[in-house]
Amino acid sequence: MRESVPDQIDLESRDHALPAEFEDVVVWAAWLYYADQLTQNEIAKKLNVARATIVNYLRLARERGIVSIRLNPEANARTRLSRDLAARYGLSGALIIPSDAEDRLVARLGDAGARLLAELIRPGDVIGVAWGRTVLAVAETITLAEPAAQLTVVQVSGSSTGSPDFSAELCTSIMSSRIGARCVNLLAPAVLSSRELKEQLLAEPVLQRQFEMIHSTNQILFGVGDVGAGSTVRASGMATQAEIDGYVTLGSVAVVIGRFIDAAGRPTRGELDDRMVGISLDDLRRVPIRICVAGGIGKIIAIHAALSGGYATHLVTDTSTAEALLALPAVVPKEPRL
Amino acid sequence: MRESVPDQIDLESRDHALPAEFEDVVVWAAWLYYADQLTQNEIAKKLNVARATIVNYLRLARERGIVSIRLNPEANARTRLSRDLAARYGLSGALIIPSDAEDRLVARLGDAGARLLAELIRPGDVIGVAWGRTVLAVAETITLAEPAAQLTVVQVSGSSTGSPDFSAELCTSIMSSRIGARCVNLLAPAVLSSRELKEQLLAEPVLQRQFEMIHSTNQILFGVGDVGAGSTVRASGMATQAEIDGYVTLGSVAVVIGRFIDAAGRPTRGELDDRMVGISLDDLRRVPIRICVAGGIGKIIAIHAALSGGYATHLVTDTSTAEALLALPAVVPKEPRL
DNA sequence: TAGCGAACTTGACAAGAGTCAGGCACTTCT
DNA sequence: AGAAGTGCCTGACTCTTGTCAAGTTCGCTA
Repeated sequence: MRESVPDQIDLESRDHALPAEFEDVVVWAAWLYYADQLTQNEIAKKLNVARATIVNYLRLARERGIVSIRLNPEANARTRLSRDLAARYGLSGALIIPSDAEDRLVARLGDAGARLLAELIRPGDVIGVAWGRTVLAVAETITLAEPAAQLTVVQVSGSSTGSPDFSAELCTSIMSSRIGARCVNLLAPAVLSSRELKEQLLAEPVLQRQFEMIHSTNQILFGVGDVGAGSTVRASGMATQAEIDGYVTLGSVAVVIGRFIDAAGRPTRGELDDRMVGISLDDLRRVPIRICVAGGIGKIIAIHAALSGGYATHLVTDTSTAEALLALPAVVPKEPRL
Repeated sequence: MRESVPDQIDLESRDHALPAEFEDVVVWAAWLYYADQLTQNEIAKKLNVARATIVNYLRLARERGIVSIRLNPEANARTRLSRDLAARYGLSGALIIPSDAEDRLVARLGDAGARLLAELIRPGDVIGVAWGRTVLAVAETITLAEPAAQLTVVQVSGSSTGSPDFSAELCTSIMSSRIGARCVNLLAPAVLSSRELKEQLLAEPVLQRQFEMIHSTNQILFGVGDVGAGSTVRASGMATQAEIDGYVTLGSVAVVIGRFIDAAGRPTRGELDDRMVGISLDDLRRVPIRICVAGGIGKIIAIHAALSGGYATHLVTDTSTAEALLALPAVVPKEPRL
């Protein structure tokens, strides 16, 4: 199961190996267009097809990663907003996309997050993936410039039953298939009915191994949820509305990987905590690279809380949100409410 | 110092002055165009400038590396020609660009070679650079997606006096400045007037250190010269026409980094050999990655010789040349002519 | 082997992008 | 202070590119 021939560029025909001859014209077209800067007309003449065909070839070339357009996150980090935000919250980097209508925001943040993650991935990485609409958007968009070897994607919190369209398993499986990674799913519900049951379950060898994997992640991708009406955590079916209300009463303003935090980013200890299965907030902070993707006016307080708690090393957001975050007053250190 | 009187209340003041602010708009424009796929018109409206300005921003963004368009060499390696050529000559990879008029060939090969080299460079690399028109074209085009750290560019053969437009020093200095590398030039002529002088010179501590550096290169970039009238080696002033004729009489068909080889790639031992300063063919073959950039009908025999001698691990050429190389009969192992 | 569907290609049209000369604002030189 | 210069922006023009419905080819099934 190992390659015997040394030294050969080995790109393996996975799935459906196209006739090499066909792949050729796409590569040629891409090369002539993007490297040699010929017009589509000139290429069409050269390859003896209609120009419209060249348009198709070029689209194919882009889809298949024969050409990839890379936006340098370092250049983005040089912008005023990004630098200010990174300084304010002690981030290693902030990727800030231009604001636009809120309806496309999740997809656009997903694209940006995917670009950032793709830059940061190295062969052998273990990538923790949380869940949520934004995390799913990242998974759906990500493409690696060159397939990195030996990647693993790990689900870092239990699954909830009620949200098939942005469930944890969906996020991990889409992500892993797109980047060619091994996928490790956490075979447990996000919240169990009793503390005893949770502890029994975590004692299972399968779960033990999965948690070992979770603790070895070197990158983690997550979103931030607010706790208002219609929020993701309420839609997810992870907990009942009443249980969530309980946390809100205790001061929770945000949810990070299923855990509730207050305005200063401190964990809110509530009734569910001992029954939750998933990475703890302390373990989260031990992951070297922690990419948080979130934006939108409704989430400003929540994102502020997550950043203040130091849960992220990298933030992906949009300009309006970034400006709002900078406009917020600094966190006043105060005692947790009793 | 700033604008005197704001004669109007400007919401979203677009004072276009500060460098940081200016860089911002270029980044925003690039992001909106390449990631969000807005049209230039939409971006122009959003940023409140004329569309023509967006065109300028986008060009700037490309020039500054805020966006970079990457052509995956692996996809190219999947093409039939490339695989056949790699198999035939035992190469690790062959990058084959579409053929076109010969006059632009050198520049286009340079571009392709630069893309390949950029993919292969890793932080800390020591890159040997030969000389010639093609090598210069590579140097002039190369851009690193992200500046790699601690690079060194080394001149691997002595300088010749007569060719200012593609001299060894020019190649190394352009290359090193473009990739942000330290530049080590070989402070010696390519050919000395006597063997004794050469040996004395090589004994100099300065030269000793430079040769140590040459022996530690892990990548080397070179072209292939033919020996006909008007060839690079004849134009370079490295040796007299008579001296070169001498080598041709001995069976030389090609020049690789200043060394003459026969049709099977074996070194042609001639009168100049003991007076040349530069990497030896045996040392060349010890470099792990050896990128040969060459193409054109006049060079087919020469390239065939270089490849047969095993001097390259990677070849960058064009389709016509590649086809011609494949059409050539296999090297018949024969004794060197006496 | 005729019929059917999927995948690919094509031509014509609409929309988008690149070019360039001229204008404006700010800087530098004398 | 005025002249000359520089850099950036703009509008109008032309060429280039994307779209789409209609055609074509090929392979598969009945």
